Amino acid sequence: MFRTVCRTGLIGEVPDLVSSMKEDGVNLDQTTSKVLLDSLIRSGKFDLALGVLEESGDCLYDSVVIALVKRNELRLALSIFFKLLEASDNNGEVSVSYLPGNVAVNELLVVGRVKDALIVWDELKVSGHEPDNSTYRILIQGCCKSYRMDDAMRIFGVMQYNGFVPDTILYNSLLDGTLKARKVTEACQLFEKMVQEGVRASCWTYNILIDGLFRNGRAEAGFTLFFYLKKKGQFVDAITFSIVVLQLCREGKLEGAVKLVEEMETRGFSVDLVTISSLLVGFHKQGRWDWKEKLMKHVREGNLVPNVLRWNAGVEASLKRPQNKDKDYTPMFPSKGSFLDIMSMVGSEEDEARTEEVTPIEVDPWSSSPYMDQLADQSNRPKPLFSLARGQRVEAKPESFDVDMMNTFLSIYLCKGDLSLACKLFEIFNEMGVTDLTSYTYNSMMSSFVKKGYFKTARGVLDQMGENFCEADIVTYNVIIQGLGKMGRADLASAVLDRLTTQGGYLDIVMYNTLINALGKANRLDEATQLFNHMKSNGINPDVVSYNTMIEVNSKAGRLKEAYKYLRMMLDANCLPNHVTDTILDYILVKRWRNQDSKKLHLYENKPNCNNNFNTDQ
DNA sequence: TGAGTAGTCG
Repeated sequence: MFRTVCRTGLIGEVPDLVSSMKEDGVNLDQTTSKVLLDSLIRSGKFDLALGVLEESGDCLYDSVVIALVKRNELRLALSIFFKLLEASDNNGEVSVSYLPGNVAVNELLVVGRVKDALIVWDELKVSGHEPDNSTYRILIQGCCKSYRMDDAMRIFGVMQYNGFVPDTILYNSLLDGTLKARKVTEACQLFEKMVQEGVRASCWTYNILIDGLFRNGRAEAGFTLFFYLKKKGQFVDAITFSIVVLQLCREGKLEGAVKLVEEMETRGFSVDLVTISSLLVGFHKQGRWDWKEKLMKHVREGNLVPNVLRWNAGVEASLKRPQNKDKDYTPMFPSKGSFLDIMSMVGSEEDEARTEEVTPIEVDPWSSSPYMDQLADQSNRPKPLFSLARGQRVEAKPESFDVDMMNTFLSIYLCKGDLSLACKLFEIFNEMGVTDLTSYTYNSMMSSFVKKGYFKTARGVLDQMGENFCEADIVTYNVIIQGLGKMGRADLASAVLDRLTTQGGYLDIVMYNTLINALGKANRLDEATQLFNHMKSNGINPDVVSYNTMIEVNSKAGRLKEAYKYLRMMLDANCLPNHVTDTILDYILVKRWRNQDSKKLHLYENKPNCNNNFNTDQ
């Protein structure tokens, strides 16, 4: 009944319904309360929501607080914290995770306001709210997830100084963050420290280490560690195998990958969809579809592989049906604007106007966190663009099998550059009425359109994403920035950056690299350099792509000395150059040669029937 | 607290 009421928008009827239920002696059960609260908060009926909350008891405070912070209703969220605090005074007891400070910090982190969370923490610390073990854990894990490794290590230091003993899980989070921030040396030191302090390493620890070594160009070390652990028969699980299978696929060693999957089976580990996805993509990249059947023979246990093959056959049959829209996919993603309208979506002008209206608030000298009060009072201030949440796992959502498979095959078609086949797949899913597509799906499509320069269609994908209530994440914004850069609007790209940093949002290494590239290509070299340094001072080490980008944009701008400086810096940082570095260096050599002997080159260029590969904008 | 399918450099 409530579901229907909520769906039809008759929210106003809710109080009557609740009271008639009470008259009939029927109590609100937890599921009903959840549905109700969700709808009420969504439609901004906070008073009604609070009424329902009081009816339904303590157990739902958590989800209500999260929902409120997500909707920027910080004042209300805070008042609930204080209610909880009062309740704890009366009973004399309250669960640690309910400490208002921890809840506040945690919720700020969940919605991606890492900077705000750090400030609130600092304030709580000095105002007599002693941080406990979970405060430290929440903060450190939040920093790790947003790649603020300097902050993470600083808080870790404070934690140890104050006598709190870190456990395996905390070390694992730190190791994972450190490796994802491309800090291999620091990660090794951290692992040593962990061992010295007698904190036991677990399966997770080794998986993080092996994966991190692979990601940081230390594949040999990763394999060595894996084979050593496997031989000892310790600390390996299905995920360890999955990580190594993926690396073998990346290196094109399909035979080894399939062998390892076989061994995985004989050891009794189940081969899941993540592993199968890695293999399928690997097979495709090597053009070896025949391996699909082999895989079938190798993996006998379970029904996952037969399912995958049946799915594949079904989709391939559907793809053979005549295409509705021929090769024109524009009608599929009708766009109401262009990428250049993106700033109105980001909404900075509107927000600026609104923040001006905010009346100054009285500072409460007794407040434990004036900053939090201030945040609460600015509940109409712009929200962060995206949260820390990333893609979900397969095991957790067995019902997402189709969508996960679709994403895998979508990437295979898009990799071939076959946009029309990818669109057809998308269309099939629309016809099936599958609307709960993940951000992966939309991001993949959008990125392909951006790569081809179809910005309007890309914008259409973004609109459809919004219509289907699929939240934009860091990758979505990365694609948008890439698009804006390609359209020659690095100014807008840098406005998005401003928005991201002033909101206390977070940037990962790919986002930094994309922005540096967009700024560099737009001849805003000072800003690009500034961002490169900003990244380092925030605790993320530049990777091979960052260095390549800096070398490239500087050499294109004729700043060869600077370009060499970054090459030197890269080698000093023990970051291995790749084939892209080679291509860029070739360009520099040609350019130098051209400068020294421009007359000769001039003759060369004017020679008839000569493909001029040296033609640049310079 | 860990793995895959989307996003960065040529």
